[in-house]
Amino acid sequence: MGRAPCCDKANVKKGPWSPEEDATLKSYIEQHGTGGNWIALPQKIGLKRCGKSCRLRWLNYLRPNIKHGGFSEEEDHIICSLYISIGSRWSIIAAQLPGRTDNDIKNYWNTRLKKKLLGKQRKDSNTRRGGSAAPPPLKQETKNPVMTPYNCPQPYPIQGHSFNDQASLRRLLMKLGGRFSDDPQPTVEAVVVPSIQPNLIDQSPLLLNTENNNNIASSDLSLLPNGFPPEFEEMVSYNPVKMEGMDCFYGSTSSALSDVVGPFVYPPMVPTSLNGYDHEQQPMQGGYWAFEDDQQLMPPQ
DNA sequence: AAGGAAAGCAACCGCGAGGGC
DNA sequence: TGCCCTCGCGGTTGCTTTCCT
Repeated sequence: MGRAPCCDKANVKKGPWSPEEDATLKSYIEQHGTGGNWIALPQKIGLKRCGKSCRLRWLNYLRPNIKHGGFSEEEDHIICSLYISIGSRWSIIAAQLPGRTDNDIKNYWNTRLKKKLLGKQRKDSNTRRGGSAAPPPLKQETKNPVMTPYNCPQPYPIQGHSFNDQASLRRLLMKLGGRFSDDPQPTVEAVVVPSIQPNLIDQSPLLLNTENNNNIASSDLSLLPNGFPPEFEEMVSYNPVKMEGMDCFYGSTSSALSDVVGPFVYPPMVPTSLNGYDHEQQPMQGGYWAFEDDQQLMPPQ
């Protein structure tokens, strides 16, 4: 037996809202509020709509002070930073952007920002609808596109916080209800473990600015809490290095992500001593080790 | 100019969480 | 304690608009 439907599907209207419906819903809520019951609301005001649909329409469109489109660079940075740290938890991300809805941010990420970060943007989308100054059109993307790193200046101040360090980001996100894969919690979150692409190893030889050739200390690193977003995997090149005697991979990316997370190390195996991980010689299950201070490293030549 | 492809976005759907009884 | 109901979230769909050939 399936779940009972939230409304009588046969008697509700679907599809785009008419101006009349918008006006009815808006004026009622402005005068009376939602009454704490979205399911009963449409019947109360004579709308042939599902309560969930009314709620969505109000939250995403009719509510006062809603902004549509025109995302600023700063908003891009905030979305980018938060997505990398907590993933697709759009409501938490939206809570940091006044006037933005989770749906708007989700659409913006999926249709534009992700491509922008990946350097795959084919055209200036701001001019796509209603714009005027048309940029020179880009050629169709090739199989191996030349990446255009997105200019992502640091730090990313959000309501008085600087997200230039992982600790402050973590504190704010926990305050907002965020969780991390290394927090004690009853459920185990999905783990993002990359498949090392052998053809990428040995490309872009590295110059590590350390005394011991290609040797990295764990104290140089901090944990990236939520793993590395899989959609950026194709942008990452891995190079073999040693961390405390263990074989690891140094990762770097040519995308805008490099501005956000910097270079990082992916250890297939980690010792018990690192940051209290209880994974003695077990595969890494929590994320990646990012450099606290990427000045310690020279970029790939 | 026209038709197909791609992009953008509003809206829908199903599920999990949480509160009330 | 368990069931029911509503809310809120994130993924997905499908329509519209714009671009490209």
